[in-house]
Amino acid sequence: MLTLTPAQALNLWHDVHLALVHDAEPDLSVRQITLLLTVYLEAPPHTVRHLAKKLGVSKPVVTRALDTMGKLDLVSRRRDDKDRRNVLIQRTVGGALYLERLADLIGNRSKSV
Amino acid sequence: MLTLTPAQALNLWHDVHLALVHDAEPDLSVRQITLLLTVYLEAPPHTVRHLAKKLGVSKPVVTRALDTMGKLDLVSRRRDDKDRRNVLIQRTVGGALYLERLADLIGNRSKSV
DNA sequence: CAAGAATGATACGGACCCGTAACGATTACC
DNA sequence: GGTAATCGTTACGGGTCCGTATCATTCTTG
Repeated sequence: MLTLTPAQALNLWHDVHLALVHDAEPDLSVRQITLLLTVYLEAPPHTVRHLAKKLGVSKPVVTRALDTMGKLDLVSRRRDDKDRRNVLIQRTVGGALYLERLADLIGNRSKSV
Repeated sequence: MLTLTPAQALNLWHDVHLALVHDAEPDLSVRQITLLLTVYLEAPPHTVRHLAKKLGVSKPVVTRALDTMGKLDLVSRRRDDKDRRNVLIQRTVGGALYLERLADLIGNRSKSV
């Protein structure tokens, strides 16, 4: 079990966010990064409706986030063949790499707090 | 020294961000939260130019972030009396409370990863 | 097979954010 | 004292995001 003091927590948050601002990639919004992590950490299948409910946001928010993150090759979409109303959100190589780098960033910064 | 495995890091990031999406307050951008933490964690004085340089962004970005976060009572501005071209960015009670809650959130979520 | 429900996408008006360029106010310099 | 440099702000055109309402497509149900 991890124990982070308030000062450690804020320092970690600051250092990682500063690194995110510094790097060249476009910043993701809080909703976008939450969506991305949900898709990669929780078991599929992921649909628009399911993700909207989990995050407590409207469906257009999810659709737009998928549009944006699709352009960045962080996630992809596919029609569900069993129920063609559904759209299945899938992981991509780009998304996996993005999160791998994020995890490294957090891990490295956490060592210095 | 803290050691966070990649999986722990991503789970922590996910859980905290999900809680931020769920709560009612407006989400801050990556640049805004970085600015806020810089003002609260680093020693004053903080000027627009100094903050812009530290974050690697343009001055209007800082001005706009201060406008937005000022309305939310997270930071305040004051003219520097010694050099009236400067604007000093100051902490507020609202900002301190916001970061206190954020630190709690991170600390609590980190216990479960 | 027809009517209704469910799903994701789109239209819309409004708000915010971006970077560049310009601006007014203040200070430093010669 | 007058010119140049510095500081923060504002103007601008363009882009993204928001929530609500609506839409086309697909499935379910009777």
